[in-house]
Amino acid sequence: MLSRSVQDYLKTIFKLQEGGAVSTTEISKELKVSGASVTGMLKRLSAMELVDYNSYKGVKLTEKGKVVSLEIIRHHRLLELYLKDHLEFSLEKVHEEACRLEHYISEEFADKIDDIMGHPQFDPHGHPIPTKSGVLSEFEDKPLNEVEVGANIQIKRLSDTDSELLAYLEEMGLMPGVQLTVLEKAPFNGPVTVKFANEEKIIGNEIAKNIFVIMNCDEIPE
Amino acid sequence: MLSRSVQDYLKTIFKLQEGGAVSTTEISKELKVSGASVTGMLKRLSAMELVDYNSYKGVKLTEKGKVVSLEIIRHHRLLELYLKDHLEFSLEKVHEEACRLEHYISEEFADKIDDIMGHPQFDPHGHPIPTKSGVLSEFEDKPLNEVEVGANIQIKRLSDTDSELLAYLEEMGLMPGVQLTVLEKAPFNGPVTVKFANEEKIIGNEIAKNIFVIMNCDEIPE
DNA sequence: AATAATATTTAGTTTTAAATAAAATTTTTC
DNA sequence: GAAAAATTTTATTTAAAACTAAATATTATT
Repeated sequence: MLSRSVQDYLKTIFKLQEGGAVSTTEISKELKVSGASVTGMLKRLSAMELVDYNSYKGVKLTEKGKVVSLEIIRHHRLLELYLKDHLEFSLEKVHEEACRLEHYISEEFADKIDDIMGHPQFDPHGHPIPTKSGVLSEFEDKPLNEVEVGANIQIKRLSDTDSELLAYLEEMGLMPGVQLTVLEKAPFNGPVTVKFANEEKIIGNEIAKNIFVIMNCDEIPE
Repeated sequence: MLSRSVQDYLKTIFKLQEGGAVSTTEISKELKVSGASVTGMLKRLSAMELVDYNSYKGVKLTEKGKVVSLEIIRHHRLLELYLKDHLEFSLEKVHEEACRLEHYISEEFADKIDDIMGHPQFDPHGHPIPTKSGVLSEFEDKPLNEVEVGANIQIKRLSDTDSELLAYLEEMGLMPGVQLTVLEKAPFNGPVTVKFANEEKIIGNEIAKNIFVIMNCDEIPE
């Protein structure tokens, strides 16, 4: 079985690799380890044929590496939804628990909860859940602070790194699926004013950066 | 957090310590590691105040050690029942999955599944589940091969080490809760003949050793 | 009680995984 | 093309967990 560290490196590379090859420094910053440690791990991952690694040129996941990464991400997102909807975990606690358990549940465990939930497409933060065969549906979203005034939007997902922020957003009612209209945007990275549930709310720019939205539509896109 | 190895040593000591202090060799045989490795670990456990260890005299769990052990056993047994009854795992697969996950689920996770199941007292093999406060109900049972002829008995639990055997027993319908009458016992460790569901079945002595029974009673004892 | 057999501990290594700092090298930038 | 930044190499470090072989303690046997 792959170690937890190896799995975490793969997850990180997957997350960062949208813009082509991923550099040592990017990984180093994300995982908060030294560059030398990253180089060491990249060599190991390369020997396991999980990444294509060229010195000084960065890494990319191989097909095998992608499969493994998607499996971990699938575990994580299925767990988050299951913890929230079936075990009544609060939204701010699901991330930590899922981050730990994602490495240890069997494929069978993942499949069982997937069946029970009826093959859901999105986790509680609005992230798409890869299918068992490794298909990850994509959708276009952007942070709330980049949306133009007047737009009718829907919250698609929340950045899930800060659990305090999540708790705050939950309390405000700013959850995935909620419909908003952008009324005003103060200049120089000022706060964003939105209307929702017939109330006006003012959202600080730093917070708005963590709320990812899509243009309004009736159905959640695939 | 305690490592998986540490947790496994504690579980093993708990299991073996009914007859007083546990010897190095007993642990060594159970975990299939060298005696020297056991001594090394016992020193570490002792430094952590999880066991009382006296060279050459064996170990006992401290109160702290018992609390931790019972927590792990609680996780294991709650998981087994949950996997079986809520995630539809087959009986022979729950042990392996629970053995892995027991080390990684949070207390909150354990409490949630405990709540959902209504604070069950026994796992699918008939083993008692410790309460959150660490109370482990005891019951007297003995292996089927030691029961006298004519006894009306109930299967209390099955030894859970051999998953092939478990699958076989499940197929035979020999499950915890089933009522049996012992009709015959062949001498010299021969097979045991039992009546159950109005059929006679002959059970080999080696198999009978793994079926633990209690004298008949309407309710499962506490 | 002496000796043999067994159990246990000690001492010294080994393995593996993961990390590090400092020095060397390559790439990028100005 | 030199300086700055990024990356790799080299050589260590840490930690957990295991091992073998030798030494010692305990228990059993005669």
